[in-house]
Amino acid sequence: MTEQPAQTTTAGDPATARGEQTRQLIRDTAMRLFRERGYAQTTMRAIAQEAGVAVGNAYYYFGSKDHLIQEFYAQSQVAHRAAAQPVLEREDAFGARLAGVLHAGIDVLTPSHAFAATFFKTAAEPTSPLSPFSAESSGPRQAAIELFGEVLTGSTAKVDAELRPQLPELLWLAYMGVILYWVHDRSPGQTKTRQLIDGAVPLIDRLVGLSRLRVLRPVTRQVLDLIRTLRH
Amino acid sequence: MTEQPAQTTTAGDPATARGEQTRQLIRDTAMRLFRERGYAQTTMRAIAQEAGVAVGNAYYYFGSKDHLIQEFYAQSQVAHRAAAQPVLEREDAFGARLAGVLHAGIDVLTPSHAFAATFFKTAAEPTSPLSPFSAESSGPRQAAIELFGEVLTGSTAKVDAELRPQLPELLWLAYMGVILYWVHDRSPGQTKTRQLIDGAVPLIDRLVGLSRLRVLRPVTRQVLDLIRTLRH
DNA sequence: GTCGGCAGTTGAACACGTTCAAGAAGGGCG
DNA sequence: CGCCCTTCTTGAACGTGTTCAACTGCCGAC
Repeated sequence: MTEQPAQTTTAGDPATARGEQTRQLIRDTAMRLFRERGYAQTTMRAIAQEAGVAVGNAYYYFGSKDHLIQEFYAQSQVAHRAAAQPVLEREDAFGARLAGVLHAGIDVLTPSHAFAATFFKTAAEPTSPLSPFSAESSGPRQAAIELFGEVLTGSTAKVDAELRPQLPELLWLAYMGVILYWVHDRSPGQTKTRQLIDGAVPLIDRLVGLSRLRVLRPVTRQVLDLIRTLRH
Repeated sequence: MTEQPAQTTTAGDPATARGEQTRQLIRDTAMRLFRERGYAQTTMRAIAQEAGVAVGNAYYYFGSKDHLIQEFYAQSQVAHRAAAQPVLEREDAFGARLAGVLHAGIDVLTPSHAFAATFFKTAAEPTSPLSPFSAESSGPRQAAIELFGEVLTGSTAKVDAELRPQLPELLWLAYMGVILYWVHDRSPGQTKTRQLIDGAVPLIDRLVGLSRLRVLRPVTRQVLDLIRTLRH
């Protein structure tokens, strides 16, 4: 028991031994309070008190309040993967797979919309380890990109050979765009985000299909070159 | 004495109440300190002290530290407009005008890259009045969209009639995307952002041109319908 | 059995953004 | 001049995230 194979954070948390239990207690308490009261309204003192530990103890396990958000990310990513599984098993058309996985992501996040939105404030800061582009989130990010890789590999779609290796990351980027929209989406139940997915997926689907056309080959290459240049 | 009745504009000062002077002093001090030390490292106490006023006085003029960012935002927008002027007078090709205006925007922001990046964290929060999509920033936003309207109206480009009214806002959205990239751009002098502009503008240019083609008309309409649906 | 080391734990203390009740500074009016 | 009202200014006080020196309890070494 208490085997922790994960390489969760590099920030000097060996966390092999006794305190693992405390760590989980604090994390779960924080998640609960975030959901109940929202992020800003949940104080570190409240988390500590509800968990029955001292404030400083929370900081022993989590470098900052923001790091607790990262925990939420990781959990969401795992839940997203699980929610996408049935879709990946059922569908084989590229469009249906992509739409299904995108919807699954929003499904997972929806219960947390009210407070998750404020997270993205921190996530948008480039210097923050919470940025989806940061080295610290490279674990969850790679897992997410891999998920979109499965969208592609399991599908019947024929994709331009040059585009194919780039596509999973591009789809993940599109997913980030969907989330950005979702965060700002004030429509009841975030129905507009659903419309965005349903509207954008056919376009992406068509675009991916067109990428193989001889006439569009130069454009495809031009776009891919640009993207390769811009990647960090 | 010799005060004009009031409210006439811009002769010497905005002529409103006595504290206008203090307001500007605080604002300018804050901008200077932001540039010198960065946003997080500049405390409200430091701003007040350097400006020679009490802390509470700063809060009389600016509702929060974040509101000082909005001041920066407004100043940048005005500077962007001014920097774009020569381009708008010189160029008449759509691509050249768009590239020029985008570069002008980055030109204006470049000296503040180090600290401007961190304030986008606040801007990304949907609930924040600083969000570029918020009602509170609708003034600067409208001005910015208007700027991209001028990019279009002054150009020789022929644009699909249905696309034309939407295009300024779409170009502004693209500009927001450029800024998002710029914020995360760690390349020296943010040269990659320049490459992004130079690479993306021809694509946008071509896309806008293609929008009039009969074959692509359905796609154009489909995209525009989606956008209209998604607008808040 | 005792002792040393170290993961784990504590809570007071610090710096920060923000608030607020109180006061000062003007200016119009009798 | 004296009065009043609005505008402006003050700084102590509050609640927050975060730090840190001190403490506790456990476990292996001798």
